[in-house]
Amino acid sequence: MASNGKRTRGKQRIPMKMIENHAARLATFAKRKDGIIKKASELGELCGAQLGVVIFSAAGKAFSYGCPSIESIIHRFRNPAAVNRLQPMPCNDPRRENGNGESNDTIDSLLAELEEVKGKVKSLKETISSMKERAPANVDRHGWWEKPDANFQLPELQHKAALIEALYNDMRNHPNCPVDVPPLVHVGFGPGNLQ
Amino acid sequence: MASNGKRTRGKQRIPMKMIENHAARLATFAKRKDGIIKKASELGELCGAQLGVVIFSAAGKAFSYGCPSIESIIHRFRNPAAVNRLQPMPCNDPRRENGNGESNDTIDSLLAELEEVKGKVKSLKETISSMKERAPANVDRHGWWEKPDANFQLPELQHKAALIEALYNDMRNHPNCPVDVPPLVHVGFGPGNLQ
DNA sequence: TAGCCTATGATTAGTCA
DNA sequence: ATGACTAATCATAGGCT
Repeated sequence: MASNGKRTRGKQRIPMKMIENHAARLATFAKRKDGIIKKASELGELCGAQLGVVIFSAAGKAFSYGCPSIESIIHRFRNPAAVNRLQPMPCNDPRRENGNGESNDTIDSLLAELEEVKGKVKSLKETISSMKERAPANVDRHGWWEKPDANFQLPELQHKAALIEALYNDMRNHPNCPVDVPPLVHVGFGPGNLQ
Repeated sequence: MASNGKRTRGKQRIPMKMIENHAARLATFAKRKDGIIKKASELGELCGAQLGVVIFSAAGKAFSYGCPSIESIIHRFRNPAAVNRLQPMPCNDPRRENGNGESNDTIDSLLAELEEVKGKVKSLKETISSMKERAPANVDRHGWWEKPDANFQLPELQHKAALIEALYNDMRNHPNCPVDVPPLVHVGFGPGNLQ
């Protein structure tokens, strides 16, 4: 179609009501669901906000995104007072008061966050491994799990790990470092191993 | 600025990291929060989906949107009743070609990357812990390790973990998922487990 | 602080491979 | 359904008020 020279009609405005066509509705749902989750992740990253999104498709399938986790968001939403004080670093303001003993929370919350991330990654790794073990043919041959951003997110995480390593080394070499800190290289990740 | 005739430079691309300027961060948060909630309402309307969004600003203020209600979404998310079940998926695919095994690389490299990140995080956590044990006073009181970007990098990693979790849940819910995959929430990070 | 404004980056409806 | 693509709508960064 497009009796003019254009190859497609581009994005068209659609009325804000239920999309009648079944296939079009599914396609739109998939696209917009991904779009919302992307926007949510960007809001968390840009503004240091904590947020969660839960989406049920019309067919009843659940999708969710949460930072730091969907469960923590739900919990905080239901227990505002209790969880509010737990937020360790809502913003990157370096001037957080210290000396009153409240700053002791910093390293503890750092440890807590590290533990949390470690747990998530470990869980994901183990689950994928077990899935592969239980259905290796399907998993390996079809790669059904490969979402468009699978190749994006993991290298990103790897990159962040490299940033963490740099931070660690900065800590090691800091003139005020109170203790002799061993190098990080022995932990399955030596120099030159990062590609 | 704008020595040309333009009155503004229009929307500019910004790096996906914490916005340093405080005022700009607040402005962006307000705009994007509204944008996400608008997108959410449109997804519900166009596709008949049920969804909820909960957002905490860095200052701790809560915003939420839910269709039909945020509480119903949370309840449904926590009670995977009828529809939210993974289909058995016999997965008898006629296309049983390809015995070269090179597609094995994809999931193997994914596992390798996850293992690598996990090792790094674990190492960092343990090292910090041991440092604290050996010199608790210095570490806790002075916070010497807090580089300017310490408050930036860890939330970043945490954020990436949230993206990974979303990916994981997408995998779980993928129609072609060959096995019944357990939810991720139980792995060391349930509600109330954050402290 | 909170809205407007405008140019431009980002999202996505429609289509086909 | 999954991915790629185009072109148009939509969202929003930066500036001003």
